[in-house]
Amino acid sequence: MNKKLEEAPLTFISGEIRTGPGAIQNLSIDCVIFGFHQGRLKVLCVKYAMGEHAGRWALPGGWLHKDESIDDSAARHLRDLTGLEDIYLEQLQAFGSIDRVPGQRIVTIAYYALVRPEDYELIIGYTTDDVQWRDVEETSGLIFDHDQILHCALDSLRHKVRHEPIGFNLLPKKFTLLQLQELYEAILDVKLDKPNFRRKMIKMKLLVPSGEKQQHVAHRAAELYRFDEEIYKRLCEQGFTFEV
Amino acid sequence: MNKKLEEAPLTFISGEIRTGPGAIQNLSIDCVIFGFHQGRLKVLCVKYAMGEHAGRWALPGGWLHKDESIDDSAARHLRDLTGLEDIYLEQLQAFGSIDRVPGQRIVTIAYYALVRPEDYELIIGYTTDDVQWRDVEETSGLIFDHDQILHCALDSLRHKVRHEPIGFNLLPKKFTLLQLQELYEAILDVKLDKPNFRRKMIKMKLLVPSGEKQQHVAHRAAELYRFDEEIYKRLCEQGFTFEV
DNA sequence: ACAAAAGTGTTTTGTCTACACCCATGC
DNA sequence: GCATGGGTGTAGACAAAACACTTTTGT
Repeated sequence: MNKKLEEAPLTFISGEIRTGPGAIQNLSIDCVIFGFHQGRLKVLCVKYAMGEHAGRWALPGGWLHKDESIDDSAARHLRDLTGLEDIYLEQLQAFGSIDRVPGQRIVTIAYYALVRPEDYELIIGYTTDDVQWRDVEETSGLIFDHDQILHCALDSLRHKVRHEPIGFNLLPKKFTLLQLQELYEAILDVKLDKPNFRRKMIKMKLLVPSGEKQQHVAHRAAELYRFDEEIYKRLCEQGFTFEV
Repeated sequence: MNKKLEEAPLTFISGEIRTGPGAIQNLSIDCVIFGFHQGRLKVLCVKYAMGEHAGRWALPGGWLHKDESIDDSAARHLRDLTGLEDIYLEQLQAFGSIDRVPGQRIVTIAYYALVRPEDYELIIGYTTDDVQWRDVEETSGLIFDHDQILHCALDSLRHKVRHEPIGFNLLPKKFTLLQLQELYEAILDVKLDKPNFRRKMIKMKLLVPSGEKQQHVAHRAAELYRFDEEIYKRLCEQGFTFEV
């Protein structure tokens, strides 16, 4: 773990960002990594230890290398930071104001990722100075234009989560309908009607009951569902569109 | 006009793309410029005159300069090619496969623009070897990954036009409801019911009658409407969302 | 008169919403 | 038994779809 963190995404030497070997000048990658924990939407942030910006929070990122595509680069940075592979990862957009990094001209390509709580438990407790899950609502004051990137990613997530079944990437593989509802309520910042939400989801046929139920709960145990990607693809071919 | 075309977006010298002065290495801008003409969705393409790729069609584009933001750069390229300012212009995304330009590593940031037929009449007849409006459906075989970029832009447009009132940017300032319907039918490739489409649009209150009517038509003259940006903003603040 | 498109009305069907209600389980 | 969440039922409001119909205008 520590080894990975030493490979800091951006290295500051007395205020200037130094590119590594194999890196492309002027081009970086930044990742907005969303998580969902205890009913709150979280984002993974890193804190720089050295240089002019020491102590300030930022989105994780790093240089684009010559021998990798931009998508591969984002996946590499995500893997280096979290150890996770096969994560939902999608390009947000490029950010390229002239002065987004003072004194240098760096265009960054931002990605956002959705990770499962069960997968990132390794680092959820890792609340040192270096890397931390932060509440999205309470995260501001990030370095450079990272506040703007985060805001943009959140907008995109809010929109996308309503029109595509990507929210499941933030939940455990098996989840209850209430968990799913709470996820939507957290992301969209709305209150939903339980019976109606339930019916809407069931009617779409995208969720298949796992046959298992919750264990050790102080109320009637709920059915655990999983999202079926194959069914979704098949329905899409028939003109189905996901809507929440 | 010819002067502008001489400032070719990308200059090929015996197969290699040469950057100009002030350009940033490895970073280019490409524009997908949509138009709507005679009921068909069009895209503006350019043909290279010299070099290895002579005779092949491409999306217009060029280098990102050091002293301009990526948004400004896209607007500059659009202006240089068409002479138009204040055009609807939005970033699509970055494209950065390793081998998208053979032998070189160039990441491009793609934009798409929507232009009014009344504005581009200057060049609609300009069907020389250099620049041409082409039918979107019949456009393929473009250089590099430009087919993919076009496809991606069309996907984005199809999605966006249903959830945001941007289609009006492809129509004259004043238009009839049937023109609007035909635009949606062309973009989404569907057939819509006239009475229902009409009511849906009217009910949204976004269109204001101009008081004028069509002239010299061989049937009952239709009311000409215009889209009101201010009303749209006001409605959005009240939680309104545009849907077609 | 006729063609062509403008524009209105109506019926049917389905979906969204709100809210009342019963069920299962652990304490 | 009671709190908690799981899960079902239902009536009314609302919106979408299908299509018949009337109006206006140039030829």
